[in-house]
Amino acid sequence: MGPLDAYLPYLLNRAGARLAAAFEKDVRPLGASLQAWRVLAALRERDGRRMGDLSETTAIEVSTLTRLVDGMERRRLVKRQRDPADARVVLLHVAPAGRRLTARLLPIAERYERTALAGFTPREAETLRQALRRLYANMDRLPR
Amino acid sequence: MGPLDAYLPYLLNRAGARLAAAFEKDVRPLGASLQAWRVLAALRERDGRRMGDLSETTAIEVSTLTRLVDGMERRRLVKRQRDPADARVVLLHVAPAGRRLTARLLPIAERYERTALAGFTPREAETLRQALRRLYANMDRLPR
DNA sequence: TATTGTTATACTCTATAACTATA
DNA sequence: TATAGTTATAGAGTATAACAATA
Repeated sequence: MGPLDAYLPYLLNRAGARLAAAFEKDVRPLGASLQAWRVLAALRERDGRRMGDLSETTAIEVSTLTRLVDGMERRRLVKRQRDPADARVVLLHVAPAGRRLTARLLPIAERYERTALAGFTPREAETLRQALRRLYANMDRLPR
Repeated sequence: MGPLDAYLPYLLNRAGARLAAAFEKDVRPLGASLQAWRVLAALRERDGRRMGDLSETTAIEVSTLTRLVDGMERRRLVKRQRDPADARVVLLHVAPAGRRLTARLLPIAERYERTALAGFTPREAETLRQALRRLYANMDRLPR
C-alpha cells in the first residue's frame, strides 16, 4: 500500500463525499436533501414502490427511510398507501408537489453529472459507470 | 436522466458506502474505525502533519477530527505536539501503539482493495483511479 | 486582523433492537 | 413463526459559529 491517493476506497469516498456535500448545499434552498432526491428519483423511475425496495435502491436504512418519508409526506411530496394485496406492505407514490420538486431537482442533478464528467469522452464516462457497477457487485464477496 | 443506476453520483456513493460499511464492521473488533484508519494511513504516508492538513487529506471535518484525535490520543495511538516554529499549529505523530494498529489494519485494507477490484486488469484498475481523481478535480468547478 | 485549532450546539444518519400488524 | 414497516435509543459525523491562543 502506497499513499492514500492510490487507495481505491479513499478515492471513491473522497469523490463521492465532495459531490454529495456540494449537491446537498445546492438543493437545500429548495427544501430538498440528497436523500429526498434519491427517493424522488427512485419513484420517478418506478412509482408505487414498497419501503423495503426503496431502502435497497436508495441505500438508505429502512428506519431512516421511515422518518424521511414521514417528513416528505408531511410536505405532500409523496403519499403512503397500503398494498391491498398484502396489508403489511406500504407502497409509496409521488404526489403532485413531489413531481414539481423533481422537475426542479432534475436539471441540478444533470448539471452535477456534467460537471463531474467534464472532459470525459462519452466512452470514458461509460467505462467509469461500468467499473463502479462491477466494483459494487464485487462487494458481494464480502459479508454484508 | 434515465434510471438511478445510470447516475454517476449514485453509483459512486453506493459503491463507496458499501465498501465503507463493510470495512467499518471488519475493523471494529480491533478497536478501530474507518476514520481512525484514514488518520493512521495519512500519518503513515507522512508523519507529523498538522491538523488542517490531515483534515484535508482525510476529508474529515476539522472539528470532527479534533475529537477523533482526542480519542486516539487517549488510546496512545497518536501524540499531539506543538509546532515550535508556530505555536498555533499542532503536529500529529504516530505513537508505537498506533504503528502496531496500522500494521494490523494494512492487510485488511489491502484485502478490500483486492476484493473491490477483483476481475479488473491492472490497467482497468489504474484507469478507474485516474477517472476518480479527474472527477474529484472537476468538482473544483463548483463552489466548495 | 488573520490563522490554527478547540469547544459547543443542533441536526442528520446509522445501528440495533423492540414492537405492531399482518401473513 | 416469519415478514413489512414503525418506533426508540444511543452513537457518530456534519455544519455552524463562537472562542482562545498566537501570528
